[in-house]
Amino acid sequence: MERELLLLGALRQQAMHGYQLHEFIERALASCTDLKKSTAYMLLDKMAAAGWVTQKETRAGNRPPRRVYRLTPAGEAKFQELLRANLASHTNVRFGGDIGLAFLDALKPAEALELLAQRRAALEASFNAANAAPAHEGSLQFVIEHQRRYLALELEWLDEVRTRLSQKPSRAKIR
Amino acid sequence: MERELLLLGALRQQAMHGYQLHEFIERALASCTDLKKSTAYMLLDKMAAAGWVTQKETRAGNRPPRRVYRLTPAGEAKFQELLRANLASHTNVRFGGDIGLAFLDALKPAEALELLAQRRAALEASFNAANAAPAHEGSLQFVIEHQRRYLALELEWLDEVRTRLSQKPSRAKIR
DNA sequence: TTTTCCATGTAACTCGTTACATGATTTC
DNA sequence: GAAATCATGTAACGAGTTACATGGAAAA
Repeated sequence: MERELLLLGALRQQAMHGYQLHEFIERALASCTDLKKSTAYMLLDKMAAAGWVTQKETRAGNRPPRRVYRLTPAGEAKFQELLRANLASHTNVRFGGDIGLAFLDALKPAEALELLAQRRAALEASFNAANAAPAHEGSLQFVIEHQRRYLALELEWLDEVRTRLSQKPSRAKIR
Repeated sequence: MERELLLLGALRQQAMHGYQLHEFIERALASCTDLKKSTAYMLLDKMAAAGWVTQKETRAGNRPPRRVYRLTPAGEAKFQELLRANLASHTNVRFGGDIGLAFLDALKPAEALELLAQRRAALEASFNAANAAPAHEGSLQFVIEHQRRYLALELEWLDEVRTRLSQKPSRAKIR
């Protein structure tokens, strides 16, 4: 229901059509979710069927018509419910990148260090992007700041792993 | 391919049957992935079909027969390939919990604080569990330490959010 | 003796992705 | 005139989950 919360929350601030909504989410909330266009359209349809939003077709000139979605009272109620559930709970994040770390001793330290240097470059790019992001209004800002903190930690951690690897290359098991 | 890497890496250290494998992953690597039993069996079948592992049926007494999986040279090669790819890249994590944060100003600060207190309790439980985990051998230890660092940061961050909320309740928008 | 653990699977289903299709409009 | 952007969708597919089914062994 996370995606639904996201869509409802966005629509709550302003009625939008699917394309617009998708863009907004991609820009401001990419760190929370990864919502494809078709998925957004599909969810909006479902939410309309559930009575959480209403569709209103508008057309500007000869362009393809836009379906503008607006929250209903039922949608607002659902939003409140989902928001409370989300805030009250903590869902553990899965670190897929740790799978590699778990088997780090399968490689010679030198090679592991080289690969981790590549990972660091990618991580640093994300970090820089997060720090370059413009300020957002209201509590949206929390999302950005959280991301910054998190990425800073990841950099720190990665550097520590690399240090440990390079300091004790003699101990490392080579299989 | 993360799950495949995980299974190959585990089997590489020791040939195991599905049940055993699933248990091992649940214990040592729960923070990396969330692998259901049926999914594990399914993946093992596929990996056997791909020639990465061999199955060998063994039975102890009258118990249900065990299918012990063992890495083939092709499986080892695949493992090396997947490991390198994993280590060299950084995949961004999605913070589903941030969706709630993004819409925090939809609630009165008092209520938001109460909900976040619940979230903190859940988070703290995870944190304590991570700190209580026994040490693992080799680079598996990295996984645990990373998890500890991460959860410590999350606690810190959550407390800061709560502090900010309680310090400036007058500014908060109530809709 | 009832429950839990060991050990494996199958079948239905859901969720979401991918790839494709359309067509006007703006930008290069 | 070509390419990118705006704007929406559909249909096929796939990965993974859920629920179910089996049955012996150990533990309570």
